[in-house]
Amino acid sequence: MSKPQPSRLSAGELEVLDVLWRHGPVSLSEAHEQWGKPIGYTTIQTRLNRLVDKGIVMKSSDRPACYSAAVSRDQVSQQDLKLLVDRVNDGSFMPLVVHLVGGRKLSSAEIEELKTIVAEAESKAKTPNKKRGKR
Amino acid sequence: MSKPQPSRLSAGELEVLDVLWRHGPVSLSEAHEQWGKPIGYTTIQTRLNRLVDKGIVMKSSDRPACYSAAVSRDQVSQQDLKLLVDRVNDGSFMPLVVHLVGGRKLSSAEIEELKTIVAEAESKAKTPNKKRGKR
DNA sequence: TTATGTTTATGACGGATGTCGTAAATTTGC
DNA sequence: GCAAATTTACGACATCCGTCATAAACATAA
Repeated sequence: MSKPQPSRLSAGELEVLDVLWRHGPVSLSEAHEQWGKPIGYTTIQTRLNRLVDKGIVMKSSDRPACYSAAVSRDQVSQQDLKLLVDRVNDGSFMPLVVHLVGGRKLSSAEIEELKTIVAEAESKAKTPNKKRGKR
Repeated sequence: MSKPQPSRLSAGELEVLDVLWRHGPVSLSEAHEQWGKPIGYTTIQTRLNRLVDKGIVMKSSDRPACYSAAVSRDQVSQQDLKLLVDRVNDGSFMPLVVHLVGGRKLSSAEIEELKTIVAEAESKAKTPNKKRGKR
């Protein structure tokens, strides 16, 4: 078996997930109500079903079936970020940090968090790798 | 006119751009040589042409035509990152910084850069936006 | 100028995704 | 029990992307 070229979710698929992430498990009709923009009822049905086939979304077996996300925002986020670093930035991540932090006004709480993160990274750098299994 | 739903480049399109980013402007045959993995000659031709139609790649008019990227790694990177923050992380970016910096061993140089970034963000936060002319 | 090698143009096909219309299956309200 | 409303299942079609085969154009060497 070869690696199935890990893929990202499309913008449309993300729209569906976003509804599920915001409004817990929902039925098709509820999803349609929560949609916001005008869109065909069966369009959402199709999108949802296809996501279910992919295992990205769960579908309950009861009668108005309920759909729920099978992956979290964080999971998708991490996966996408990794792909971004690897495929676009050729492995380097600092430019991304710069874009994320620079050009944005941070709250003092965020600044504090940032400092903590850096401090942690620093201590990890000072205390070299302990037992690292095969990688 | 509505907003054409800004889209991300596919993995395949990124592969093409990567060759162009690495090996300056190249002819189709050169691109094929630089490819690495086995792939049909005309497959690259098609990909390249489609990217040209989209304005993502430039094609010279001389006879062995030369192709070059019309967008930089940074541009694509920034755009993708923005989409990631907006569509997946619902606007919040700290989780991304955490993923980027945490779970990775940084060099002292990177730590230094990080500190600089944070310091800058901090000063920007302390000295609120004074009215400043356009730069 | 002709045979040969290179570069381009076209046309095809399959799978994934977005968009729906219809119709069948089920549930509800009388 | 039945008609109306709701929920599902299907099937269709368009566009985009990946993959290439063929063939037409063009350049080059003999």
